Amino acid sequence: MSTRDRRERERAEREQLIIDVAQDLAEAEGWDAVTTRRLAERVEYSQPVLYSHFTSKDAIVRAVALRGFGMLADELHAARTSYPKTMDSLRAVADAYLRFAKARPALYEAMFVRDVAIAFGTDDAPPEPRAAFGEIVAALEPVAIPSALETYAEVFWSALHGTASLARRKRLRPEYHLARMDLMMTKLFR
Amino acid sequence: MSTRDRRERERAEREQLIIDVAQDLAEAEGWDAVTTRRLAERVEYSQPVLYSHFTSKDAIVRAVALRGFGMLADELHAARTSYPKTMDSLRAVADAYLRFAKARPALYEAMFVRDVAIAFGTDDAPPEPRAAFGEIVAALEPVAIPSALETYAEVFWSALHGTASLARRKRLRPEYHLARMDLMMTKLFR
DNA sequence: AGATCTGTCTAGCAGTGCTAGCTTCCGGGT
DNA sequence: ACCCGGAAGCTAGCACTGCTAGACAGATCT
Repeated sequence: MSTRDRRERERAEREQLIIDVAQDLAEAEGWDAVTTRRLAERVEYSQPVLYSHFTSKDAIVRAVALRGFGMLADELHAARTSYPKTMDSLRAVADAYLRFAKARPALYEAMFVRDVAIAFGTDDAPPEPRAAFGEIVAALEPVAIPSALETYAEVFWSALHGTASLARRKRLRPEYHLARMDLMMTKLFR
Repeated sequence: MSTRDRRERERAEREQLIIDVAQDLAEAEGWDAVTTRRLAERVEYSQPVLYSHFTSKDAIVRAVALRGFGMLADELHAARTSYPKTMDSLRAVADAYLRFAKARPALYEAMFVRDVAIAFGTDDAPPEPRAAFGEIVAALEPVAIPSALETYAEVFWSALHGTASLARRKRLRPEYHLARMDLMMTKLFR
C-alpha cells in the first residue's frame, strides 16, 4: 500500500509545517499572536485539523520547544568542538548559548519560560533537552571534579539562563555584556 | 471637606484590596486563574471598577510585581544585616533570595517572568526594584572591585535568578540544591 | 455500484479582556 | 426641604480565545 505511506508522509509534513508556522509567527509577533485561528489560516487548513495533530495548543508549543532543544544542542556542540583549548571551548559554548537565546527569543521563551512541562533530568526526559544539557556537561568535563560534574553543569547553566532571561526583560545593562561574561568565566573557571 | 478625604482613603484601600486579592488568587491557583471576572467577584465589585483603578489587567499584575520588589528588598536587607561577616551575609542574601522565589512562585513570576515592563537600571526605575538590586550591590560591596561592583552584582543576580527559574520548572535536581549553592558561592567569591 | 470509512469543514460553546451607556445615589445650593 | 449635577457603579455586550460536535464530501474496499 503506497497510498497509505504517502498519506502518512504528507501528514508528517503537515505536522512539521504547523510547528514551523507556529514558531515563525511567535518569533515575528510573540506567542500572544499565535492563536489557533491564525495558525490554522497560515497552514491553510481549518482549526480542527490542528487538533488532529496535537491534543492542545500547549502541545504545539511543546513541540516547538522540543525542536528548539535539538537546535540548541546542535549549536552548543558546534561551538564546543570548534576550539581545542578547554577554556576557549567553554567560552564558545557560553557565547553560543546566549546568542541562541537572543536570536530566537520566542523559541527560548517556549523552551524555558512557558510552562511546557518537558521532563528533565528524569529517565523519561526526551533526547533533545538531554542532548543540550549533555553538551554543557561535556564542555565542563575537563575542568570539573568528576563527582560534582553534573552539579557544576547545573550551576553553569543557571548562570547562563539567568543572564539570558534577565537580559530578555532588559534588566541588565547591555553595554556591560562582555564585562559580565569575562567576570563570570574567570570566576567560575579558575 | 472630610467626606472627600474619606472617599479617597476608601478608594486607596480598595486599590490595595484588588492587589491583595490578585496576588492571593495567583498564588493559590496560578495567574491563569486570575481573570477580571473572578477578581471582581472576590473584591465584591463589578468588573468595570477594576478599570477605574488600573488601565488594564497587565497594570494589576504590574502593581503586584512592584509590591513584590519591595518585599524582596526588605527580606534581602534583613538577611544581609543579620550577619557580621561578609561571607555569611552574602550567603544569607542568596538563601533569602531563593527562599523568596520558592515561597511565592506566582509573585516571583509576576516580577521576573511575565512581561510587566517595569523599568530597571534606567533613571525612571521605580524605588522598589531599585532597592532590591541595591541590596545585592550592598552585599557585594565588601568583596568586589569598586569599579566593577555593579557588573559583579549583575552576575551574582543572574546566577540566583537562573537557579530560581530553572528550579521553578523542575529542571534542576532538588536534592543537589545545597551542593549547587556551595559550589556557586565558593566559585564566585574566592 | 454501493457501503464504509477517513478526512475536513462549518458552526457553535463557554470563557476571556475590555467598554459603552444606563441608573442610582450622594452632596451642596437655593 | 427640595432639586439637581456629577460621580460611582452596574448591566449588557463586543470581539476575541481554545476547543469540539456534527455534518459533509471524497477516497477505498467489497
